[in-house]
Amino acid sequence: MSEIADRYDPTRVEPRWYAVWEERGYFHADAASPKKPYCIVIPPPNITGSLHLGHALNNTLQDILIRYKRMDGYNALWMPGTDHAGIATQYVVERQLEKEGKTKEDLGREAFVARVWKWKEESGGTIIRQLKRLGASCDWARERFTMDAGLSAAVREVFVRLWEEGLIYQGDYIVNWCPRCQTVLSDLEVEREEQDAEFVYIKYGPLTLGTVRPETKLGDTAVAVHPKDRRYRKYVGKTLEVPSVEGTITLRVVADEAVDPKFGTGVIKVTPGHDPTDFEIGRRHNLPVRSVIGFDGRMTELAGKYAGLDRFETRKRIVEDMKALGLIDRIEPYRHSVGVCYRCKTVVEPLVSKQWYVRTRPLAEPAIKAVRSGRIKIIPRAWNKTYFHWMENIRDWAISRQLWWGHRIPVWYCDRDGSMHVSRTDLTACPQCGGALRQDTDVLDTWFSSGLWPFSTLGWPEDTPELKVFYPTSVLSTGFDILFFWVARMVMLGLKFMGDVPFRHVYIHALIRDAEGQKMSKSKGNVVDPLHVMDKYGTDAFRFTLAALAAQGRDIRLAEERIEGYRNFANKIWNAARLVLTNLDGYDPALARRGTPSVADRWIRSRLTETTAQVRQGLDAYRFNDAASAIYQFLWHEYCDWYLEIAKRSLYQPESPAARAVTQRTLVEVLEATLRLLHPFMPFISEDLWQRLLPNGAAADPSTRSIMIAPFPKASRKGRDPEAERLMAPVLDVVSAIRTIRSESRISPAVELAATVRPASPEVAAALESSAGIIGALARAALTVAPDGARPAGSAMAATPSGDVFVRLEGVVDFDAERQRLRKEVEKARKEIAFLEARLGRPEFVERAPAEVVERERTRLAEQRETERKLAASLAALG
RNA sequence: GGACGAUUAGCUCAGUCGGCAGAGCACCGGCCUCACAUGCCGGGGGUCACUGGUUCAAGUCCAGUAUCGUCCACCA
Repeated sequence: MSEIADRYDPTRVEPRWYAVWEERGYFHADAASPKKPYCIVIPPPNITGSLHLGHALNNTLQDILIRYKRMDGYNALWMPGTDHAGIATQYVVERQLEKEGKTKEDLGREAFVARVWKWKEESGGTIIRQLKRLGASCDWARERFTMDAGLSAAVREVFVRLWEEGLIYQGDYIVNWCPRCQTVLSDLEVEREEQDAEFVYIKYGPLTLGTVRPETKLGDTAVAVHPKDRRYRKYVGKTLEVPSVEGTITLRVVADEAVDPKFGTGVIKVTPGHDPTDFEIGRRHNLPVRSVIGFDGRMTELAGKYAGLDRFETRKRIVEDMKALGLIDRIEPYRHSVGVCYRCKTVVEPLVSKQWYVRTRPLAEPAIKAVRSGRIKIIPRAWNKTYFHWMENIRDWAISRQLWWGHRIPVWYCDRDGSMHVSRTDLTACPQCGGALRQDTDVLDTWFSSGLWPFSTLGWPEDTPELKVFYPTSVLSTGFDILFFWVARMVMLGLKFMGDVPFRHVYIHALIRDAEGQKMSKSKGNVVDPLHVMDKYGTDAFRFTLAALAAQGRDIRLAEERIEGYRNFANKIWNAARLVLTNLDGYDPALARRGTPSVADRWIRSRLTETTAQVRQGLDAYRFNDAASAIYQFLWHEYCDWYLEIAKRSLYQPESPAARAVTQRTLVEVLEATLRLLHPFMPFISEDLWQRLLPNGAAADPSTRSIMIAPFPKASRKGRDPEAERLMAPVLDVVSAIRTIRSESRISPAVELAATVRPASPEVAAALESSAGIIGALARAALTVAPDGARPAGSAMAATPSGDVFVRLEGVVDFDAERQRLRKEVEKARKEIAFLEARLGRPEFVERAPAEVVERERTRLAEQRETERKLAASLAALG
């Protein structure tokens, strides 16, 4: 305590505490605890991930909630873990192999998967270490991984049960295929990218139609027009002999609603094998599927002379060939969006293949009801609509992925008798004929396992105490970008397998953008690295910034100045504590308890109570910014700016040892409670300072060994002291008024002024009399309270709610500045009077507005008239 | 093509029940006052995007317009 630096240095404080907390087991939640449960499951970060701002924001908010609830007496569990992130992880390891000049096929499936596990063991923990750096108070003893044994068992159980209920099926469908990743992608995994293209008008016999994908012409099995399109009605049902690049082909003409008669020529080519719309048209009209592009992105044997050629190369070649044959009508430039793989940005190829699906309709209905009935509350509510829209239009979920890394589909095929077996356990021989089995080579979509996260992490399908205690969890916090990917699926699967919602609240936080409002992305190079921010400004400042910016329903633009501001705030807290700590010499709590608290002591405690209420309200409503700014405002602008300045008097020039002790007690106790309020936001500095305060304050009770497990302050009614607030207001008014006059009249801060106050009431007079010393110190003015006194000659004047303040100017200044100031004040008062007179002059207002509003306006008008009169008199007196 | 959101001080943004327009930063003036110059004191700065409507009263509610942004969608 003796050597406490005059600047807060996070690097000397932050590394110390996390290990202490973790070692003492404060993060651990015991299922056997009698306390009320509160549980958050972390959105499991990808093992390939490293902490980005989105993580930092989301996990800071979760940590604030969990620390708040833990301190507030809940059995608070923050369940951590990571996601195996199928495609992303496989991609990373493939890239590694590539550098070694190898492919995954060189290794073979088993060795490749082993290699990924090895990578996971070595590098997969990065994000966890970074979360710890952020201060995340997760129950690490419970850390799970979506591919560990327990969760894999849960995945199998869910798959088998869905299969048994007919909710999983296998089907030939057109899917989004990534030729690079060699796997199917769900609709959600396909991103849209604007691209320039050529819109090629091709002659199809008597018809002409436009396409941006001429290469798929080879897979055409029909042309289609709109049923009501008179222009083409005569062709519908006919078969056309069409000259093409490979001789003449035969195409049916079908009529289908999917065709937009106003777009292009109103005719489309139908390629069921390579276009989702065409696939549907093909189903409706029984058209054959002709797959001319293979899974490798090259043309198949069916493409004839183009076989083996890359799909984009074929596009160019076929256009040239058709030009040569005179089959091209015209080519127009065209801009459209193409689907690309979210992972590698390769253009996705729609292909027909056999995939596994989950039938989602039966699952979606209860999930819709859960939100509609309020059993799940989405915050902010605006997201309900998005949720409903998606759920009501949900499509079956393609769950198979042609990857090696992931949960392998628990289906075995017997080649001998052709049977198929879905099993919870690995099968080695056919249960029917004993023949050899092959397991399905596909793995499950990563979201299949993370969709079970809220209950699989708690031990399901075992019947564990954790499940009983912590399910349903309390809140899920996440960005809206994975509302469908993840949240919707957790709701569906939680309701299905647990019979209850997975969480009661879904808090959807804003998206962080850079200072220019751009989405941050590696390719744009505008990524702010949270680790760098923490190094530069400290973790606490960073966390507080995120909380302060976390207003609902908005994007967040992160500007560095803001972080700097909260770094300064941390420094302010540090120095406030330093002032307190260095003035505790001889502090005698017993003596303090016998003394009488001053109005200022009572006032600051009352303000603390109000602040506590605001912080609690803010956190309970997920209004993190409100909670943060309440603490900021109180600590800086009430505790530091006013109370500490007042306290200095009795510290430095004590009237009595008892008065000094009372002040010391208030200083310590208010700071101590404020640190507890602050702790969820700034865990490190709050702990460090709290520990320094301890020897003088708290007892040796085990619950006081760390702020982390100390109780969160309560805003009790008896903590409020309206009388103290009323008595303090005149002091603040008068000090501010004198300071304003000093500054505006350009009087040096060094000059001791003589101030006279004509108080607005006897109560104010008494309050000022008893606080004259404080006012004298804070305003550097000798105060006279003169209830009926005349305005002292040659003085500046300021009107306040508590009374009129006069400062003698003679000998300290020329009067010009004061005249100018008074004129401005008079002007302001007159404008206000005019406005109020107009309002009160309207009968409708007086008749219709609530009585208290009218009364308030009348009072204001009277006050303003009085003020104006006094100011004018003061101005006149100045000559 | 639909849906949603935004538009408030120079900048970034709060503003919950319709009732005196706010914060931080920036700016201007004054202070190195024995916690902190990462500080202290004081100050200026607003047609709440626009048009209309409802209301005694609108930043707030309703309708429309403009601009920006996001999400969804099978326009080849």
